[in-house]
Amino acid sequence: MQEEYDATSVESHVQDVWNANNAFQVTEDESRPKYYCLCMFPYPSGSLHMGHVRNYTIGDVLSRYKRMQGFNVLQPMGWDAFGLPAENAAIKNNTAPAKWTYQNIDEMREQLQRMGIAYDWSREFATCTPEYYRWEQWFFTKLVEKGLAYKKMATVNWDPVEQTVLANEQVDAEGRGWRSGALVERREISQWFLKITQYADELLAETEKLEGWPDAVRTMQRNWIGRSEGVEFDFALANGPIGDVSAIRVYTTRPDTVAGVTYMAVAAEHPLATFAAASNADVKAFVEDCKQTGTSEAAMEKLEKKGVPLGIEAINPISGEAVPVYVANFVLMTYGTGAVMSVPGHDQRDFEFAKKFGLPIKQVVQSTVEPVDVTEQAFTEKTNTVAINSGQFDGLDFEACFQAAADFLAESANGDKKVNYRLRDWGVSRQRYWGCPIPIIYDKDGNAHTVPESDLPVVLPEDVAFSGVKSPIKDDPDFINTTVPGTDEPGIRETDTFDTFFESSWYYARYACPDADQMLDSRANYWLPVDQYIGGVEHAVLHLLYARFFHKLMRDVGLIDSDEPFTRLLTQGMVIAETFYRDDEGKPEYFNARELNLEYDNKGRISGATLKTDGKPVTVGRIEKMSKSKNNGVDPLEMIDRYGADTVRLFSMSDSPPHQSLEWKDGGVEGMNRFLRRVWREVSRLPDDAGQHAYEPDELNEAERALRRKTHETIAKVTDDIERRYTFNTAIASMMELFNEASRFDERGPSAFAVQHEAFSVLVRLLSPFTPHITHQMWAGLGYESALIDEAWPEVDEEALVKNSLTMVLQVNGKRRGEMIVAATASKEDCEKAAMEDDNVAKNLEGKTVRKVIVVPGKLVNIVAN
RNA sequence: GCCGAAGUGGCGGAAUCGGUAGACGCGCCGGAUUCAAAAUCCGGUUCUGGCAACAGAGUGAGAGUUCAAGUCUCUCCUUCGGCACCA
Repeated sequence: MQEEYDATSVESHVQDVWNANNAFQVTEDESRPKYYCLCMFPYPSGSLHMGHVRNYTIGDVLSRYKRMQGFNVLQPMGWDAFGLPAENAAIKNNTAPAKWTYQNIDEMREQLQRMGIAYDWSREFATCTPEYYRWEQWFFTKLVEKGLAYKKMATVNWDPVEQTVLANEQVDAEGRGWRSGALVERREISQWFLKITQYADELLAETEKLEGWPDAVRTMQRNWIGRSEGVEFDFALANGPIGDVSAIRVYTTRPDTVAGVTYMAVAAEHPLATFAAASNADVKAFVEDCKQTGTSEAAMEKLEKKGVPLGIEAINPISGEAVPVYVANFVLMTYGTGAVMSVPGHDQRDFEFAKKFGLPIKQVVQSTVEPVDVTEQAFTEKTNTVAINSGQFDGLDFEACFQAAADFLAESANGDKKVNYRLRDWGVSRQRYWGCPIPIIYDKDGNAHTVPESDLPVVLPEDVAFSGVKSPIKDDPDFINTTVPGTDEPGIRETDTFDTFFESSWYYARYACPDADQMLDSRANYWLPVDQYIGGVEHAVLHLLYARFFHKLMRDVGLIDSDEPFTRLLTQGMVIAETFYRDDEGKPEYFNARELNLEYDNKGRISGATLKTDGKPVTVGRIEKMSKSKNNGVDPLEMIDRYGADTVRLFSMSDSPPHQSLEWKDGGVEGMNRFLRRVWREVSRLPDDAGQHAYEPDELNEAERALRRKTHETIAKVTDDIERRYTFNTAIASMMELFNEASRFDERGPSAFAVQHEAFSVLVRLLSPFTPHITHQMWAGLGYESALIDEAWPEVDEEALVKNSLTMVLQVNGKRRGEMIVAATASKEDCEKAAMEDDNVAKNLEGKTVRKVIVVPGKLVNIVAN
């Protein structure tokens, strides 16, 4: 072993060894427990960023650790290759999205391979290839057959200038299109949906069983599904039917407050609004105005709540009163019934709307414990309440009133008790080119026919000119024109493509059998479910919920046996860094730290920065997520060139626990590099025959015993940190402690060498999942001939952990007054007695009477006195 | 707006089940080595007072529970993630 550590040569050598042995290719093996570790696959943007590095290092640490534990480990990698960025790049660079995507994949694969992750590359695939997407087309036709996929109208963002549908991301905060700057309109078009709501109850119930998931994610999923129990019923119109509308149907979770309804609100697209708009200019203008907003929930909720009376009245079925009907911008036609009842006394949003428009507020629920004034704010409690001003329901509590009102509405207003979900069916149609074609053909009457299995895949033409924003297949006659399946009649292909969440909802299963001549084969049941899934928190709801849904669909089609796709989940935080900018004409220009000279104050904080090219100052901004737009990214490849992959991997794991954000610090990277160099040097300096000695545990001296204890404490700590806690940062810290102790150890003699050799041998194995290249070399340097990746994870010798004495803290009235060393076998009484004899304790007890003594064994003694 | 997190020294963070606040690393200060510097090594480093022993304060703000609170409860502030067509 050379004395100086050269990362570049070590890493390329070790990677060659792994590749020559296909070290990470796996097959099904019933004799060993399997472990499937998966990181969320990347969108092939063309360059690896630090978020990827962090994500994939976490997966690799867990995979390599499990391999050393004797598991048959699968860790695959592939490409989430359909999506909007390829279209944007196509417009910008005048390249076909396919070409751009495949080039990016090749570049990113190369970058990724330099990190030395233990992937089984033989399973790699890209979702934009027909070999992959044909199976989701096939699956979709099955779902159509089973009635789980259907068409209905849905709202999209329409750019009136570009004449195209925009993604929410392409609409700015003011509701303007990203390219045209025109005010975006809501438009309804017919789209395909998957009936995820049919699985809502199962998804919700099984959320409770996902014990390996973070509670925060489970809570978010639960809230997203948002199960509620309520009543759907009619408000009759006061002056008889209007057109074919004779009643306004609403859903409420508070039927106990119906008597308090003082007005109604309907969506701009509701038939009553349309009717009123025909004769009322104010309504007409308002309805038009309502369409000029984006479709995102956040945009809707932030809107100033506005409404206009329709001049129509409805009859409150409980109070019999006539109440006015408004058209309001916060009610959406596509959600629920497109109309809501309003109870300003007991709902805060209704309250604010009523105050603004001078509508009456009626209290129908009274608190039994506190005074309530519904003219001040809505009273929304449901416990310790009674109904008032509600006729026959007066005096009932929430539960009783809910039931009685529900029964009454069932009798008198077509009422129906109904379980409702906040979750809506999954709209899977996208009016975009770079996605999987939806395998549907329409006949001349517009009826949808699924493409038969024998005609699949419907291949997306890749050699297209993509210059504008419109999908080129939308007017490509070769693509569109076909025949209706089973006939000679001309037919027209669906030109919408699937939401890219479609691909990412089942890729984890395809890795089990990437070459199967069907969607999945029996190998899927060997590998699934994924034992450990790792990815960004930003996917906590949508991607993870869709994948869970898809898993159940695949189960119900008979493709797999399990109920849930991911047994354990780790959601990792972002990688963040300092930003620097100049704000000249309102639009800030961002600079990368590489372009700047940074100034520090005497405490090491950045106090200023100047641009290298002109020497003039730039503003130091806040610390934000690494992104192109903020120009604060750090290029992993540059870092690997400078320090080696092991250092970059180690730093990405060392500075904060994985679920928190990681701040990129050049100094921290250097610290990790320094650590690896020190370990390398110490290992290279060990005597050649250090591993030849042995020791008898009972014959070690105090220093040897202490180092051996530290070694085994560290095994226990690192194992727990990786396996149970996922706190890789503290695992690394404890390995550094072991190193500090082992390298400072200066005993000599056969047993001392043996203990020190054991410490380094353990350290190298514990470190190997984090920094697999350098440890591979050091393992050989320690005199071992085996390959480190085939070694077992070290085991704790419980005997080595035994301590003869313990340090205990002494407190008087909860304040620390000293510490003492006691025998490990000391009883509570012994500890109490010894504590009283401590000088500083005695001083602090002067003139006081001891009231109580609390002894926490092995920790502290607290004496309460006054 | 709704849902979910986070807030601790100069900085990133540690404190795992209510029991020593600040592990480990960075930075900074001092020293060794060097013609000098880089690199490396050794020591110190929450703040205030003190030569020290030690004392006081201290985990976003404010209350509360407890012998004991960074940790539990309530109220509030700030920042971040998601909100269904970014992935």
